[in-house]
Amino acid sequence: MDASSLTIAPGAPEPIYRQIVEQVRRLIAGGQLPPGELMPSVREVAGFHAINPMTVSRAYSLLEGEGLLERLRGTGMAVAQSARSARPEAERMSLIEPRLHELARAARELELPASRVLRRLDQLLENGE
Amino acid sequence: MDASSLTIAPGAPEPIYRQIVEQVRRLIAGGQLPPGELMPSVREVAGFHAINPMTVSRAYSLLEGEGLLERLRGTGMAVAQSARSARPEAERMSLIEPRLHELARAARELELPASRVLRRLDQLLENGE
DNA sequence: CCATGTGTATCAATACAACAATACACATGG
DNA sequence: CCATGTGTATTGTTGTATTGATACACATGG
Repeated sequence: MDASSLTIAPGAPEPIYRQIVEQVRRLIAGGQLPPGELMPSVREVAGFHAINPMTVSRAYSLLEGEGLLERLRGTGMAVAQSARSARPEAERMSLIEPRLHELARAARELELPASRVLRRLDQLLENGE
Repeated sequence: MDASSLTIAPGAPEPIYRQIVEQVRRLIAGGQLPPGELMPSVREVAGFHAINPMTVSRAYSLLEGEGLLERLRGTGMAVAQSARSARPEAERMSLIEPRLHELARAARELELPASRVLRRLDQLLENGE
């Protein structure tokens, strides 16, 4: 994987290390990051996105704690061979459940018609924009 | 409005005062809180949800700053007469745009089929559960 | 063998949220 | 009139989280 493939928004309210953790978590569960895949080094990511190496390290450590990454001493971090990657659809769905609930609640409070919300989301999912 | 109508999750990562602000913002934009509607007192909300009155006051003050609430001295806070309430659909949609983008991105990284995501969201929007 | 590249332990700086305890100015309403 | 109920300013404390700077241990590979 490349450092430029990571999407990071330094200005977002969501802390940087968590942005990384959740993104990598999803890419592994989705199968886009297969076991054995080497991750970009902490300094590489940090340099590219102008953030602190320790922030990246923290993200990697958390992912290691989850068993998703493994440390190759002297080499870097890689997607763990034992990582539960390319998970079944139902399990991947569960990862966006909280977001779905929040969205539904917000839409309800705004009295937005379901059709309208669904149409817009469909648009974003298909076209990506 | 009643203090019990406010949904507050003290354990959530989202700070309490912002939970209140955004919720009220949406309820006004959606028209469920019409101009003139009296808000529950800070002590009432604080007592019901076991939080600090100053935390509620902070939320109310921010909403006053946005022109959504107005202070009725000696009485409490009410939805401002000048509040832009019951906004047109397009404007209400814009309030959930960020959430929609995040959701779409997460779904994409998880390689989830659009149909599945849309079906689940539809379920939550219609049944509320 | 040792320069170079890994990750990270450690400590510090900062910011933020929430709570706590008052005290205050003000309007209502019996 | 004045007890009662508004919101709020103030000050301080606590807990937590995030980020950052530095130094370190370690393995690789020419």
